[in-house]
Amino acid sequence: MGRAPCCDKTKVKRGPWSPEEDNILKNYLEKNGTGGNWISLPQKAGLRRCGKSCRLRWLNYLRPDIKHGGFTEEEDNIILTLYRQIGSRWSVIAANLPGRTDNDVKNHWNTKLKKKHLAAQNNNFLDIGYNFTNNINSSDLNHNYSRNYYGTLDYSNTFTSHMDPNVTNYSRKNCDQFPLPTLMEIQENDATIQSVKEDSSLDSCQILQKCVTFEEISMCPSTFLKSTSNTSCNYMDLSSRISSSSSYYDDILENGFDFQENDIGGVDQNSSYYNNILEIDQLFKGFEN
DNA sequence: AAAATACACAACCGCATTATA
DNA sequence: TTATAATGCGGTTGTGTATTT
Repeated sequence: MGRAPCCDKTKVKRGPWSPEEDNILKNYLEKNGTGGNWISLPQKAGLRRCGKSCRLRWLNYLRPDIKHGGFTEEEDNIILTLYRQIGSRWSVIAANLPGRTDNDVKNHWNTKLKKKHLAAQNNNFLDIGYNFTNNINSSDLNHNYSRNYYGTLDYSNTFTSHMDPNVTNYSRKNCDQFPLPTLMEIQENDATIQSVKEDSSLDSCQILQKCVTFEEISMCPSTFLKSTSNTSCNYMDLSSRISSSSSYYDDILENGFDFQENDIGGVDQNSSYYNNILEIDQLFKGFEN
């Protein structure tokens, strides 16, 4: 026993709409509106169509503010980014694209973007790590903590974390007074902030900016570590990071990063800095695989 | 040139949610 | 409060056109 049909299918026309039908529906709606009831509308307008069919035709095609075809690259990136975040919630995605309908976005996804998405998943995603450092008062180490984040940066510069959001391993005391941004906050900011800059007036928890493009990082993915502080945010060149704490940089360049504890001799093993190096090591191992 | 295949997008279907009596 | 109707949504199919075989 199935669901009762919304209308008698033997009495309504189905399939593509003719220009005449479009005109009748358009004229009727422009004059009278929907009257709050799509089901009774076709009869009132003089159309041999199901109410659902009328609604769909109006919303997806006849409505005056609709854009057809020709998705821009910017629109593509919005769709790809949102898809990665929320999946196939087409109406939500379409709401972010003025003039686009959910049906349009869905069709565009199925015919064009799905392939791009899958190709990116298979080949082009860039696994990176970045370090979040809160130097609210650098003279007071109790208020200075950091953590690395790992995830995937895609073609539209969306960062998707690979870390367990329930795990915290802050390396400094009192970090609860200055909570790290949630992974979701980082992801959201990451996806939207496009420009580069230092802004010392902002707290580090709010700053997540890019200073290199995806293409630039792609050229040399294993060179960059993203870093933020209360005064800056950038993708750090790991070479400068490592050379500032060890004399083994040349070896690293030649042989890859193979972490040895004495590489960072003298560095407090309880420090966030020490942990950063450990995590960089892990990151490199990730790239090698 | 004809048939087969691929593509784009319009339209439909049925379930979930929301509104209404 | 509840039953029912209307609407919204996303998966899927249908249809016309373009491209390839």
